[in-house]
Amino acid sequence: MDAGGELDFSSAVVAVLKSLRPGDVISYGEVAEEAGFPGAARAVGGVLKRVEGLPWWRVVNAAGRLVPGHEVKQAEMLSAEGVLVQNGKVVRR
DNA sequence: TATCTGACGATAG
DNA sequence: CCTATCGCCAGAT
Repeated sequence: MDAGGELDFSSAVVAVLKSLRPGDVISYGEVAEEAGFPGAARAVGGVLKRVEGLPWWRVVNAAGRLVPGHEVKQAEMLSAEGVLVQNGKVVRR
């Protein structure tokens, strides 16, 4: 049975996000690579934006910049999990 | 099936 | 530091 083919990508991305743990941060490119779709960073953003129930706040861009339009909330979630955020950017230590 | 879009990445100015 | 452009991919219409 063909259970909705496009689930391959979205499901893989969701699996990676679910594997993340509180206090962990990852970039879109890293998610795509871990999911098995290197270079599909943009598609990852699409899944996080459309699919709900995902820890989108743990995903930032390659520059460590927070998501535009959700910087405040994301910084709040990350800092609440122990992630250090400065000037809208994630600081890994 | 074709076309446009976008919570990206990197480079250039 | 910011904006603009090109290349990349999957999803939506």
